[in-house]
Amino acid sequence: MEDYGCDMRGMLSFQILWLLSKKVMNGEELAGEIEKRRGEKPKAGTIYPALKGLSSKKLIFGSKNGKSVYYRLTPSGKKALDHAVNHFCSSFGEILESKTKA
Amino acid sequence: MEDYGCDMRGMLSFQILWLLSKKVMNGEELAGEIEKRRGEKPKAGTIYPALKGLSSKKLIFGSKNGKSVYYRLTPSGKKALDHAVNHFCSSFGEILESKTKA
DNA sequence: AAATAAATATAGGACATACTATATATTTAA
DNA sequence: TTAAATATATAGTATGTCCTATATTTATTT
Repeated sequence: MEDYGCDMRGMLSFQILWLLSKKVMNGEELAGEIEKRRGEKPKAGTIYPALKGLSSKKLIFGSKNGKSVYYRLTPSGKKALDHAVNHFCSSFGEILESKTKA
Repeated sequence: MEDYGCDMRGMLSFQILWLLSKKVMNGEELAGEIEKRRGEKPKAGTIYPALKGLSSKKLIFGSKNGKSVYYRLTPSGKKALDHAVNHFCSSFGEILESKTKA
């Protein structure tokens, strides 16, 4: 991981939920979408345990198709995402706004 | 901590740097500003180790005044924050945008 | 002066997010 | 059919962020 001085880890499961709310995807596609945004692609040992955790909480549901597992949000995953987006925006919204204005 | 389904921890040191870029503050004041945004106030065992870590990396500098330690960003702290803000916005900017539009 | 309050400090624990490395299943190419 | 590529899975390690609990320091109050 690149060094930003402060630790920029976190919010992986949140970002996965958000991405799956836009499109049904498998783990590889999700990793690619995260790479577009973060600049670095999460490794297999990062993304698959996260997907497993979200599955076991029933926030996402995976269907195997060939060698891939395609994930979609469950209804409770959609609810959790809404709640989390609200929290995220009240926590960090001003930082994103300050950048937009600059 | 409240449960959001997905884990919403993270970015504490980043948020501390951002808050200190706006105003010189002590640990208690920082915890109060974080509470305004996140809804929950980080406990002493959370905030002080984070401040210690940022100090040991020379990203912030603390001056003791009575019972308080007032922290400010160092020049390398300002640089680290700029870099981190860019990364944060490219990682999560669209999430805030989607909320603003809704 | 003694008790209380405010601010900081640190030990010890849990967990998500990172990594590397290894392994397995399935598909595609040689 | 064998080899390579793709996608997933899991073990093991490290670190930041969370907590509770305890302790210390300094200022204020009685």
